[in-house]
Amino acid sequence: MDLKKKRVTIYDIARALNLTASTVSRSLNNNSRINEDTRKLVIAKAREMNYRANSLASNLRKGKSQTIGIVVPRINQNFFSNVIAGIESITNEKNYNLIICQSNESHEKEIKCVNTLINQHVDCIVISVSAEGDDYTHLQNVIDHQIQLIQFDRVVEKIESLKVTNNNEEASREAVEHLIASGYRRIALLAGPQNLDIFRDRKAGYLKALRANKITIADELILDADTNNEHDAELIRRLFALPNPPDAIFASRDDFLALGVLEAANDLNLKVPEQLGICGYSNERFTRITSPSITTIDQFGVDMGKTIAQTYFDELDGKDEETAVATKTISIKPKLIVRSSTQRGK
Amino acid sequence: MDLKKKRVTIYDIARALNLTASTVSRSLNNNSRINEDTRKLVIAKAREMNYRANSLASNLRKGKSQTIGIVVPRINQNFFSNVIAGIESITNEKNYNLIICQSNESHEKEIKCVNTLINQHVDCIVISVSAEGDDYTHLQNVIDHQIQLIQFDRVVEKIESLKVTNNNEEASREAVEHLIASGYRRIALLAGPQNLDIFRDRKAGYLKALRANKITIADELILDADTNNEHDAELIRRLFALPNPPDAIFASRDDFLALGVLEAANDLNLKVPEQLGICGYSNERFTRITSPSITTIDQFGVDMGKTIAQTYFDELDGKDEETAVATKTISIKPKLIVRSSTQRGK
DNA sequence: TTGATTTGCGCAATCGATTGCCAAATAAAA
DNA sequence: TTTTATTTGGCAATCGATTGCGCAAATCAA
Repeated sequence: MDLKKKRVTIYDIARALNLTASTVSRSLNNNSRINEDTRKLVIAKAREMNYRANSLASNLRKGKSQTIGIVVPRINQNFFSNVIAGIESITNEKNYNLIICQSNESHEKEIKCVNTLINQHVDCIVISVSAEGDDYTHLQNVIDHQIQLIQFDRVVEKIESLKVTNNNEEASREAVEHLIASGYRRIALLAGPQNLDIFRDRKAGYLKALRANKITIADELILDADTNNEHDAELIRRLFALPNPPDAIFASRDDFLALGVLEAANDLNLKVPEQLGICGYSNERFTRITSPSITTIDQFGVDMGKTIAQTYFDELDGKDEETAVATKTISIKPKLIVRSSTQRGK
Repeated sequence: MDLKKKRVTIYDIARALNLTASTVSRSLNNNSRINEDTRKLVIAKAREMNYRANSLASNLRKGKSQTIGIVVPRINQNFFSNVIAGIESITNEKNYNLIICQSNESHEKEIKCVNTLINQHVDCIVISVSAEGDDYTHLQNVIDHQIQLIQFDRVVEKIESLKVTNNNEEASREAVEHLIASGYRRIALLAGPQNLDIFRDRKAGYLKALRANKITIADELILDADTNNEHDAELIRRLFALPNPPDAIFASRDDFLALGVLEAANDLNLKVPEQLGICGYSNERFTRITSPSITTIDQFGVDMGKTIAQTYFDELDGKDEETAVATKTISIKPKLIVRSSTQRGK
């Protein structure tokens, strides 16, 4: 009674047309060894029978899936969703599929995601690693399973792979130079977790700028935030509670942290930018419209995504030319966006 | 020379242990008819050989994939990413995978996404339809291919499926009632595209509230925005250019539109909320921190996601009990979040 | 000791599509 | 007319895992 209608397969089409599955398959794949009339017949029949290819079978046989897996900490962060959009714009026209996973900043979850993608036989894994953890055998596994690995933004240096990164140090240095040029002198740094390169680099840029301008580096003005923004408020409170509080805060982890600072400043009736300069990182959509608007750094997420996808396809095409391990690193220079939160007459 | 290392299969494990693939498969799947010692042996060997199951093969054979496909207009909208996070929190513990696609508000792209998911043999497709288009055969196709369809938020009435929706009309009515209670009388409505139920419902709620309070409905105060926010500015300009402009604007499409209104008001030196009340929709993260903060409506995205996933699993379990077409609709009541942008002493 | 169960594992078919090789049929060349 | 190419499409193996069936050994019951 409950006889499940089964999906139409190429065998059904073949039977209906008195052909073989081979011919049907070749027709649907535009194989040149098929008569144009036969092809048209097959295609028409396929449409008529509402045939859908079974990618599982096809990919199994072909040993690849025309699919790229993406693992990011959070898909709803502006930067990451921009990167995804960028990747998509390229893969779309190449008819590649995307499987998007989020690690929620959890190392465990990240490993699970990667394993799933390996099992799914994706052709390439694009990943920005989560903050926690320092065991990266899951990444090595990707390589060991002949899957192209592309790390971006947050990369693990010791894992050799294609890498697309931002020049965080340079961008950060530039931001701090700007703060100094605006007359701020006691510049605090709210840094991101230091087990990630990007946040170390941003700190390095900050230090470099201070040194270049012969400003004393005050340890109490440098605090590390974690990626979980639950503790942000506490850190901010600590800065303002200092006997000699900062006159500018560079929230180098991200704009949400900068927002927290802005709110805290409002609560304390501190005027921004007059009494406090604030600079964020990543140019979230809202930074343009807070009041005052927030100076931040744009990372060109969409462009980065495009670069990533393009790099993959380039590698794919030129695969045989260079047998050496592909371990190129492409660096992109982010751009400082100066807005009201740091613009005061010196 | 370039002999590709091939992935380890259950046959390789079987050979190494002098067993058959059946036994290996059964061991890895915790089949009861396997000796505990054998199982341990196999599992140890599998780990040693760094074996990874080939989901393609397994899913092909089993005819299902333990995978749920999600199609949303944009993954980086707060509401949608919350829903995804909600779904994920449930599917994660059930060891289901997620394939996330974004339609970019394009009907074409949406169809492509859905087709891909059908080909991938996902067990269930969760979708919030894009704004354009009124041909929904792709949704019917999902059903025809025995894939569980769950529509959420933006649903197509005439397609029978499980549906999880927000009570937009009620939420909208409540928001407008609040505006009226705050003393606003010339309340404009910036509505969303009217080919989508949710936006029609929101308009209905607006009208209902005005009628209930015997406020004349002024056609010139009701404008439809599209989902593409490029034209927002123009619409807003039109409202302010009216001979008798509004004293409140309900940006019922979303908070980004409300933000646009807030910016425009700033440009015109209109005081919010004194001279202009503003209410948005969807409780984007930034609404809490603009100045003034924006009154909006929270849609409980995470909860909705959980409900969606739970509904799927419930349906899966009780599948045989009810042979009738599953076409339940679950409605969730959004919540008005009153903030500064509408709080004036009457 | 004998018959009935249970346990443990192998055999072989199967899921749906792809593809190397082969064989007609037709066309072109000799 | 015979030989050689070319075109078109069928045959059957294959990708890797699952699973119904069957058989032998082990265990239990009597």
